[in-house]
Amino acid sequence: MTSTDPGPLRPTRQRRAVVGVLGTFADFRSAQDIHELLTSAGEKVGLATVYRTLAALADAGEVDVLRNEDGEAVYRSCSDSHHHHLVCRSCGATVEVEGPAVERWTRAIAEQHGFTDVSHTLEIFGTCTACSGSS
Amino acid sequence: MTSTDPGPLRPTRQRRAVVGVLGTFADFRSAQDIHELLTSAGEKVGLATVYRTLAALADAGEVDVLRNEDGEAVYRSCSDSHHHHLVCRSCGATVEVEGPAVERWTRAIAEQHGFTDVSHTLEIFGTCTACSGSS
DNA sequence: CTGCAGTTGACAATGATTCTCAACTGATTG
DNA sequence: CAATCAGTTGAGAATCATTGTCAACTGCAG
Repeated sequence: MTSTDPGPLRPTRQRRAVVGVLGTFADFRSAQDIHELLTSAGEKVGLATVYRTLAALADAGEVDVLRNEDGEAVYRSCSDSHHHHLVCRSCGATVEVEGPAVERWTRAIAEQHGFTDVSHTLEIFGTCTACSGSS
Repeated sequence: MTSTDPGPLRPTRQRRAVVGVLGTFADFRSAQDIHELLTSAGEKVGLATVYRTLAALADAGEVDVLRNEDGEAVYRSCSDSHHHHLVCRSCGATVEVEGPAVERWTRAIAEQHGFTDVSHTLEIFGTCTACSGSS
């Protein structure tokens, strides 16, 4: 069940291309966006492959995935440590933040209720300085 | 923009029915599930109407909405104060939790980075006592 | 009772994500 | 280098949740 077998992951042209574009932006982009970036960069990669690759990377913990308000999955490469995001609702600018206290709190709350194998999702949304100016 | 006009909300049979079933379960259910519950309860309500009603209720803050792992929106009636959820990954049991400290922390972090109009999402997942026994 | 704005429902339309499956490719072996 | 084979890919079909369309309907005020 909890198979830790990552399986072979051949470094193909497509996979390298996806990892490549992931390094060119700092905010969250949808799989479709990433596919377009790839295409406009001259890299021919199928949409299905982009989805598969992104899923694999997310699985391997090399990219963060979260859902925007429409429920679409959006991706972004990330540092390998556990963290959360502060995202600008308007321009998408993202800041990675850490909160040891929150980590502790969630674990405590969960254990208090007898829950084990605890995990959590936490995202903060707001309007960044640059965007709060324009109406 | 920030129109506070709730608009008339006529208490129709359909709307009452939706609110009705929302009171019959304590975990999160998808719009489709709710529609089926309604149907099997003999209430004829169109799927589109269920979606519309749920959206309206969510908008009015009378129900909580969150996304399950597949990105589907799931709903549940809730208390009117701001809170978060501790959800059992296995059986779906839900506990509402509050964390003033977390609220303060997110606001502080956001302001520290110049973000305004801050909001956040926080859900805790785990395995409840009842479920952690079975393999 | 009448009229109208708010509602509804059946169904089409959208759109993201997944599935299918034959063709392809990279690493390995002889 | 050529054969081999499991892992990969891509084009397009298939899913499926959610939203849009629009004519018919329904509470409620007058």
